[in-house]
Order: sequence, then structure tokens, then C-alpha cells
Amino acid sequence: MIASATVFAGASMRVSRLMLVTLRDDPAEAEIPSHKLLLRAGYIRRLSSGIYAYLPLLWRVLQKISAIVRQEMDATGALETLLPQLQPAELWERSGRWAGYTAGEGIMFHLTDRQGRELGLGPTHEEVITTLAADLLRSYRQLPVNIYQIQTKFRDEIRPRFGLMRGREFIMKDAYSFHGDEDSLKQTYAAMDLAYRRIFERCGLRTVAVEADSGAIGGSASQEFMVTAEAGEDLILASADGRYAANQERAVSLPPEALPLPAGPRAGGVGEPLSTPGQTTIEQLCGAHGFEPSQLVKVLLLLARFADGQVQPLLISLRGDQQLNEVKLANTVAARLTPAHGALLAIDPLTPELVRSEQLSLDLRGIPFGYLGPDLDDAVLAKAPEEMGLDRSESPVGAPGDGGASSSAEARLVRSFLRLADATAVDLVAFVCGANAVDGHRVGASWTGLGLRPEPLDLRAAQSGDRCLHDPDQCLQAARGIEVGHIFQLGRKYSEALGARFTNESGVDEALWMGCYGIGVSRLAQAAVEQHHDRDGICWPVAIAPFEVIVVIANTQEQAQVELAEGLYNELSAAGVEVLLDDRSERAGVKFKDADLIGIPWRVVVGRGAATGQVELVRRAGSEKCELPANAVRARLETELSRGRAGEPAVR
RNA sequence: CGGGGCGUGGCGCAGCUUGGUAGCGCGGGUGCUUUGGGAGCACUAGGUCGCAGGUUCGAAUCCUGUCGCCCCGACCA
Repeated sequence: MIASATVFAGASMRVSRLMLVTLRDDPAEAEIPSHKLLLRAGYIRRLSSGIYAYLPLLWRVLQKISAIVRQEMDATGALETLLPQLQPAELWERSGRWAGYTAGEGIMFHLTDRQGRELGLGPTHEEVITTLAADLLRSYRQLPVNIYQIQTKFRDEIRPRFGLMRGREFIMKDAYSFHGDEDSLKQTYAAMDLAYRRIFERCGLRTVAVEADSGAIGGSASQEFMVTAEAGEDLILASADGRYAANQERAVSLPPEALPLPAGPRAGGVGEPLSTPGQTTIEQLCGAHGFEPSQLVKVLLLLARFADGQVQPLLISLRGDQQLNEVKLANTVAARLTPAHGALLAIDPLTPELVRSEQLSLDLRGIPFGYLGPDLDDAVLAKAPEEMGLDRSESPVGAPGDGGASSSAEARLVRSFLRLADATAVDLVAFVCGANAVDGHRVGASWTGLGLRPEPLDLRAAQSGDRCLHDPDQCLQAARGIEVGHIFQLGRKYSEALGARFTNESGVDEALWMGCYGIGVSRLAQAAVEQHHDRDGICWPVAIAPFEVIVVIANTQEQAQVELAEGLYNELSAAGVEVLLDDRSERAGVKFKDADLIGIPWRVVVGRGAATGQVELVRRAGSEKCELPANAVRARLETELSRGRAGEPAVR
């Protein structure tokens, strides 16, 4: 017999004792199916935005998921631990993340203790674990190690959403590995990849592993595990042959061929002026003059804000038929300017509101929006003329000591553009672009003609339908996904910042290599519901169901039914089956509806056939039914359950 | 934070335009009938109409402020 991951072997319960409250109507607060069902079926209750109570049924689900995670992590040799959630600011200051995580859009709840010391409530544990590693790991002989915990994380999300999907308090498994060299890191990373695939499969989830952006955590390679579902917040792009899959934030592809301008190549051209009054969009321009979007270079103006208060204007050139990928842009900008200006805090389109809120003196009237060319003169960023009354009327009011929107560092506008161009734009020999003057464009311009030599960058968003790099015959297909896991190769970023060093074989002191590996346990539970439900309710995979079987007494007035059901309940329970007995004096219909809603994988109905010892067995997913003698139920269920406990195939 | 919406018994909602008695369905309790797909009848309990000001003889309703919640964007497991 295959070992069950369950921590509840034999645990049983009566529905009348379960504090179960199911709702007939969809709660107004929920939008997506899984959130509605978890509320309706009595799994969760909201306490405040993004803060939920896990009711007894859900707690069992979470415990079962945790048990699977624990088994698979332990099988890789990882060590379970439990780290503090209250973390001193000093630690985060050393890693350089305190300001970014607490100020402004920062995500860390923080507080001051009675001694005036600042503390943060852990949103993640790189700082704590790296400090411990610095203390405990001294020699290559101790390496590699992988340490994990399953515990509540706190994140003051900008927008909590969809119940457990994006909570401000949620349960996460996080693991951190330490290595003497990069190869060892890669081995553990690969082992985690495999362990994660097993975990999700055992939980009964259909997942896809995708290349991912590393984001704020930092580091090089990273991969996300997505539960495919309509309600997913992420867009996945994958090839049909299964060889390439990536988060759209990260995805690469071959752009569609550009159509050359009809008059042929005009290398070195500066472009013929074209009068285009009122034609400020690509559609208008193409509609009026018969251009194709791929013959245009569009130019976007954005502002990048840095921790030191510098505000850098960005001038981005893209081929007219392409879209900007803001994640790629942010990574590019951060790579170039973070060393000088500190963390990149935000990139926003240049708008009058933004200019005003940052109190930057910039006269937007000098900028010919809708007619921008890649060679737009830095002079448009010159200090605003004194007569520009806009700022003057507002700033004296907001300025004196109200401190409202003012950030720690005073915003200063850099007076020259950072010009970046996507390769699709750079590759155009001749193109149409704005004339940098209202109501005019240029036809047949070229990069050399404009006096520019842009470096071809990847700033474009890959799209569904694009051809793949690994095989141009393959196209990218789009799907939505819920991120339930993410693994990173961190490298030495944190170990260097926090002084986590060891002595290598040659007696030389060096920084540890690190990896980190997360699973959103509570999110996973809801993602499972998102993937396994029907119009009547949840259909839990056996491995993570709160109970495996529910025995329903159709009519509690019938002594024969009660006795048979009680006997079955005791027998199953004694046999190690997690069984729920619906002993409530409700009508049968109510109990059937509730059983469907809460989604117990198997239902045994003790009803009319009780007198002759016959009961009905119903599988929740698919509702297949069969009649059988009560004394055959245990054997039958044990066969069926052993399959599910081991992790049933995700697709039936 | 910007944009949109909503706060009325435990849950889902009406009432607000045009100020005057707080209402419906579900749920809870009691009784009778019913008893294999959210039963019927009767009785019953339960509401500071988010909160605070204001206008008015009178505010759920009008005005101002404020708090909370949900949805769309930036963040992420």
C-alpha cells in the first residue's frame, strides 16, 4: 500500500459538530468561482481586506497540502525550520531593502517597539536566513544545505484580491539553499524543479512551468509554476510542442516581418516631411496614408523614478505594430542606472499629473505629443519658463510643512533623455516617425539619417501568435495562470550584502551561493478549487480534500439508516479513512447539496436500501453512482482512495 | 495612489429620484405536517439604515466630511 501524505489518518468528524455554515447565495464580496465557493462552502471568512480566517475544513486542506510539501522537501534532504516573523529593520537596512519595502509602495508591515526600535513583519525571509547562514555556515564541508519553513507571511499588498489568491496574510513554504559554487546551486535548483512538479501533481493540479522574471527578489534564473485557470492573474505564452513556456513579462519571440516602405531602402535618409494634422495615433496615420503599423517607429515618453530622487526621462522607440513590455524596460533601465541612483522605484508614462505630483518644473507644452520622433531634442526638458503659472499656483499651498505626498528624497528631473530602442525598430532601414513638431511626420527616415545609433534591445512584449525562437514553425499560444510556485537562483546578492561567507577547499574565504524556492500554500488551495469545481460546488482531488468520504444518512428518523451509517462510519474511520458523517436532521436534499458544495470526493448514501444492507456510492467528480452492499464499501473505497492519495492523474 | 462601484437584521437585496410607518427572499428559534436533490404552514426573535456633522418640524432618503469593502491599473506565492 502506498503511504498517504495525510496527517489525519483515521480522523473522522460529524457534520453536526463541524461548525459548518454554508451559504445559498454568492457573497457579494467574491468575484471568481473559487473565492465564491470557499466562502459559500464554509472554508473561509474574511476579517478585513486580504485577511482571512481559515475555518476547520480549510485548515485540514492546508495541513494536507503542507504534508505533501513536507514529504517532498524532506525527500530532497531539505531541513524544516521555523524563523521569526518579527524582523529588525537593521537586517533589512544591511541588505538595502528596508527603504524599498517600507516606504511608498513598499509591501512590508512595520512597527516601532517600546524601545523605539523599528521592526518589520516578515514578507519573506532572505535577510533572516542569510544572517543565520553567516553565523552557522563556515566551511565547504557543511555545504550544500537547503532550509525551509511553512508559515504565515505578511505583505501589505497594494491591492489584495480574490480571497486567498492575494492576501495580506497568507501561508507560504519558503526554502533557501546555500552552496559553495554555482554548479551546486544549479543542482539544487534542478532538484527543486523536480520536487515542485511532484508536489503539484500529487495535489492534483495541472501546472505549467514557465520562465519568469526575477523581479524584486533579484538573481538570475527563475521559473514559475502556474496553475492554468481562466481567473489567473498572469499571462502565459507557450509553444504547442511544449518546449517553450514563459510568463509574458519575460517571454521572447520572433517579431512578425516588417513590411518595407514602398519606395525601397533609403539608407541614410532623414525622411520627407508629411503633413499629418490631427493624426496622433498609429491607426489614424495608417488610415490616412496607407502605411502599415510595422513601417512606423513610435516613440513613448516615460519617467523613471529612483531612490535617490532622480527622475530620468525615457524616450523609447518601438516598431509601430509592437507593444512595450514594461518589465523588460524596468530591468533594462535598472541595469543601467541603479548603480548610480539606487533602486528603481517606478516607471510611469509622462503625464501632467505625474509632473505636478513630483513637483518637477517641466513645461509639457513644449513637447509635441503624438508627433514624437526618436531624435526628440533634449531641449524640451529645459527648465520651464517662469511665466508658466501652473506650478506656482499649486506649490505654495502644498509645500509648507504638510508633508503629504513628499518623499524622503527630493525629486530632481534629469535634463536629458535616456534613449532606448527595441530591436524591431532598430532593424528598420527606413521608417515613418514623428517630426517632433505638431501636425507633422517624416517618411523614409533612417537611424543614421537622424544621427542616432541605437543599441538594439528587447523591450517588446511577445504576443500570442508570434513565432518561437527555438523553432520558427511553432507559434506562441496564450493561457492564463495562477502562480503557485517560484524558484530562483539568487546568486550571491544577499550573501555579499549580509556577509554570509565560508571557507572553500583552498582555504579562501568567499560568499555563499544562494537559491530560494517558494510555494503559496494557501493560494494553492484556492487554485485547486479554481481548477476543480463544477456548478454544484468544489471537487477536491483526494490528496488534498478535507475528508475523503462523507457518509450521508438520508433520513435520521429511520433507525436502520442511522445504525448502518454509524457502523460504516466507525468501520471506515478505524480503517484509516478520513470520513465525515452527515448526521444532521436535515432533509436528504439539503445534505446532498452541502456534500456537493464542500466537495468531498466520495459520498456514501445510507438511505432506503438500509433495511437490506444496500448503500449508494457516489464519486463527486463526474457524479458516477453505484449501489453496493454496505459491507463491501470499505474494500471498494480503499482501492479507490489509495490511487487518489498517491496523487491521482491531474486530468481525468 | 488614480479611475469605477457599494455600505440597510447572519447572507443576498429592495426602499433613496420626489424626506414622514424599515421591507422582501434566504438563514435562526418553536410547533405541526413532510422526509432521496436547498420542503409546506403557523408563530417568533433579530436592524444605532457604516460613522460623524449639517439642513429640516421631521433624514435610510438631501448636503459635507470620514471610515470600510469590492472591481480595473502598479506589486507578488
